[in-house]
Amino acid sequence: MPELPDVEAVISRIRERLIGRSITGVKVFDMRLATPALSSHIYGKRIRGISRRGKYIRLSVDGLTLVFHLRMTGDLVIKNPEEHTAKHTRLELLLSDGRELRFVDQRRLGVAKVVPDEDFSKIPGLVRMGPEPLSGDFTFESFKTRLGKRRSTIKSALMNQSFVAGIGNIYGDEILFQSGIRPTRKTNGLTDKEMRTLYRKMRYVLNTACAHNADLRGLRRWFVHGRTKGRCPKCGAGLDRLRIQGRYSYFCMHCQR
DNA sequence: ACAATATCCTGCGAGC
DNA sequence: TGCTCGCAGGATATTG
Repeated sequence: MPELPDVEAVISRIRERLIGRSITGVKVFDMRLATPALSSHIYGKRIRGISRRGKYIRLSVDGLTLVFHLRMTGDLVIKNPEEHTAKHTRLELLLSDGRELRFVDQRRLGVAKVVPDEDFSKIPGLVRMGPEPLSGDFTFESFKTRLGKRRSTIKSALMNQSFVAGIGNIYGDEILFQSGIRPTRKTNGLTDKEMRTLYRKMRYVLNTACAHNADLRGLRRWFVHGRTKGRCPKCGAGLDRLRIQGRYSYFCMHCQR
């Protein structure tokens, strides 16, 4: 599920049914999440807002912040009590309108914890979180400067949350494919033109995915990630695959330079 | 500074 | 059918 557009989609799917509701109960099914703060401190509090920073989700209740990170398999869903509870439900918040917010996470790598509002930006993954790629102050100039300071491969940089927030393995591949840049290229070896293309396509790919609520069924044919033995959507050549940072990168040797 | 590796988990499909 | 293996849209600590 969860890269920037997916996290956005989760938030917009549940936002309206959360804001203004109070938390009337907490059920912790995964004891690794059982902290006093989660079990009792948020009880009775009203939900004021839900937002995102990188792939982290911030649920604001009075004075406290519930932090979620979906990692590989996490999801947040709102259900009626009588609806079947998914096998991998780790946490359930009972809401004042009778519904339930459920944190489902098959692989249990996700995060759910409560911190005081002022500590949200201090949690380890957020201290060095890079700029939001879709925000207005993420300018080409700042992107270019940051690229020049690195020597890693461009794929590593895109997936590195302290370089830019919210991009993972899939969108990293799609951004590079649309940009015509190979994942193995060095950040500080890109031409000005390539950097501009990359900047533009990064925002284009993420914006497009967000506009479709990360439901990519209509766009899938333009994608390269995960197409083992697949063909390039542009030129038809066989796609290439190699490991970068322990993850598979998919790309077209012909269309990407 | 960066790359590679192991780790946290569970489930699925491929290949035998 | 049942087994093992590799792999999965992530982040982090450790080692080289």
